Amino acid sequence: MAEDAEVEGKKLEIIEWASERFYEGGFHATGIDSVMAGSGISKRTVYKYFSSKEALIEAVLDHYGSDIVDELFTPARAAGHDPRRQIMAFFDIRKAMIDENPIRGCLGIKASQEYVGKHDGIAERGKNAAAYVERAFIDLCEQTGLADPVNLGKQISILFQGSLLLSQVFGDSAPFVAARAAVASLLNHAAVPSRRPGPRTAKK
Amino acid sequence: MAEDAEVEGKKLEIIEWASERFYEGGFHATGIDSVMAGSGISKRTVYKYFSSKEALIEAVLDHYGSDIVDELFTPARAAGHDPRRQIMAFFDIRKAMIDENPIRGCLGIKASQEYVGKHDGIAERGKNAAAYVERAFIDLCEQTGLADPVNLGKQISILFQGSLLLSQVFGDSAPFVAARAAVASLLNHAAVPSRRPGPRTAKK
DNA sequence: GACTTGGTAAACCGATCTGTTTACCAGTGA
DNA sequence: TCACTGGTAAACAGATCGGTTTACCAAGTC
Repeated sequence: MAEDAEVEGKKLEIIEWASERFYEGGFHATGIDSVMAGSGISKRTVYKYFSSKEALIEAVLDHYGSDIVDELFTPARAAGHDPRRQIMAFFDIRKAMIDENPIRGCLGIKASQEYVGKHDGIAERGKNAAAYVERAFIDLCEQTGLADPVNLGKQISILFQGSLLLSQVFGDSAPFVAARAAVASLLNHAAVPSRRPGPRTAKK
Repeated sequence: MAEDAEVEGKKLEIIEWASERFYEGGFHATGIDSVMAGSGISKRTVYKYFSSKEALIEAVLDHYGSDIVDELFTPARAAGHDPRRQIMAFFDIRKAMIDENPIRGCLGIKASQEYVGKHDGIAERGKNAAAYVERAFIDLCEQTGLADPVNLGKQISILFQGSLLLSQVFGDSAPFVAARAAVASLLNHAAVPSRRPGPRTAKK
């Protein structure tokens, strides 16, 4: 994921602008003409750097992957060494993002939903974004030393994506508050491995 | 919700056919021509019954609301009187639906995501569908007699929508298994009102 | 100055979109 | 038999789609 370290200049400029417009307008509903309107970049230039609209969307999603790291993961890690704190920070950060810009969901999943069964490259990138977030939660759960961190991480991932979806549909960040409480409950009542506890068992 | 008791005949036929095609192809990505292709119903007839594509989509979503009742709520109620059982049945039923037809998500939420900020009537119907499901979970939670049934119901709703979304993205019903376990944990560890406990406090 | 590079602006192409119109066909009742 | 009703099939209009082409322009560089 986030393989676009080499993207720069005009290409990056196109991706960032298009990303914003696709975010607001959806993929099928937004044409290349309207996507670049107001950017000062001509359609000719877009097709110089990208072979098709789908290729542009793929590049946008790849870039979005690296954005996720910057906007979500890094601040979460800054919450401290305690993995539980970092998990909670995920929800707080995303809630704050929703509060200041209510229409935003997960661009990758949005794309995946629009292109599932129709364009594999795009749907695959959406799937990867979801899997990446899930993996991050599982990693953090492993650090807590609780039993069955894989399932726990998946459950937290479901709560995260569910609250992201509903906050978008309702236009309200409240689902994150409920989800956060659910995560706390799951973490508090998760079993602790009986013998030979895993590394970093803080024991609380 | 589900105000289409009077819909019948050709109009209902159009709605049911279109519903299926929109389900598979999305709303923006599927034109009226292709939506009715193979149905034996002409576009002329569609526009005799519906003033616009958006009006057709609204009718589809209204019909979908009543479908939800038939396909999800009624079988769940058949699971018995125990509200916890009914909640679990929700997840089992939806998982089984996914297993036999992997691409299906919630049509209302799909529509809401495609038309949020662009067509209020459609987005509103998606919001209503989500609120309706949430309300159903809250009602069941109230019947359990557990404390704070509103929050509990919202959390279960988030788990439900999240697993529905992820099962669609991943093309796999596994998220429902994880979500179901999370629901069980939340229900088992929810506080019981300190005084005057509700009916059926299993205490486990 | 001539030539190249990298870009904008806008016309253009064929396809497809929403929505309308025309022409035709199959029943049905008087 | 004749008119009417409700429908299909298909052409059509105007807009917009993805994508290409043409014309122009500005900045370097020789």
